[in-house]
Amino acid sequence: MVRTPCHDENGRKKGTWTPEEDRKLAAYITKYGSWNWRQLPKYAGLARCGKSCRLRWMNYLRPNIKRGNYTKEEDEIILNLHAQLGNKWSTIASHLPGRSDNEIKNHWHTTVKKRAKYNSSEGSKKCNNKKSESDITKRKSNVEKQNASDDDNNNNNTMHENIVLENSEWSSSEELSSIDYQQDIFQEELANLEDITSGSFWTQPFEVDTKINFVAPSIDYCGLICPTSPFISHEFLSSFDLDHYDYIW
DNA sequence: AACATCTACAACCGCAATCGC
DNA sequence: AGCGATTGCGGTTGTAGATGT
Repeated sequence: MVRTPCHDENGRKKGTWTPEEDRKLAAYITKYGSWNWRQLPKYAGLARCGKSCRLRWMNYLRPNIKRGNYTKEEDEIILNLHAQLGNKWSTIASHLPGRSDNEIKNHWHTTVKKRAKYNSSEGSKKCNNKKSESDITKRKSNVEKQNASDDDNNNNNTMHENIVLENSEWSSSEELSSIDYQQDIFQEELANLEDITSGSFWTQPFEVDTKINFVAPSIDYCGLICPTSPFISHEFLSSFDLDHYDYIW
């Protein structure tokens, strides 16, 4: 399902992301933001190109990203918007919070497109489409199985709060309240960031760059090389006990 | 059981758009 | 205005796992 890891001519890694790489990327961006995708992998200690890091973050690691099954409503929205806009995946994605353009594109090609065809032919090809519909159901149950498996494996790669909170490994109330606290701070800081950037931090991560003078990168207490970030408070950073992520991930 | 085929989706690639100098 | 650097988007590919024969 995923590409096997390999290296390009510059020695940069390609292919599947490992949990360790995910951890490094998420930890870095959580702390310092995506101040420059091209430089970011170097400072985050990743042997990846910036493009790959951006894609991984946007499609998989970003907070609040939804994984798994699409609801009927989401399918309808995709169908309608695609009918209006065509293959404007990023525009369509902006109407579906938590879904990335890449994910929607994949979902369209594998599932929704078949439904659209089915609808347009008004059942004249019902026999042919019966297989597709059953395939969809089958695949959906596979995704569910996969998700369950991910949970059992103590949480795959994401930092999604719900996934963390739903994880069976997190059993004690102290652990849960600690996460709640961190998530609260995270949400609060996120809101602050959005105020600063007068829009979406995640979609316009560089808007603040023009207002900020970055200092030379330095090595911080958890081993990440980074510029200081003037828009993320020390309290916020401290709230993410990054060593703790070894436990979470 | 073994092999072939199909499906879903993560990731890559190329190009257009945008930005900063 | 021109140019290089960077980001964002959409098309495409590669492959693990499921299913069929």
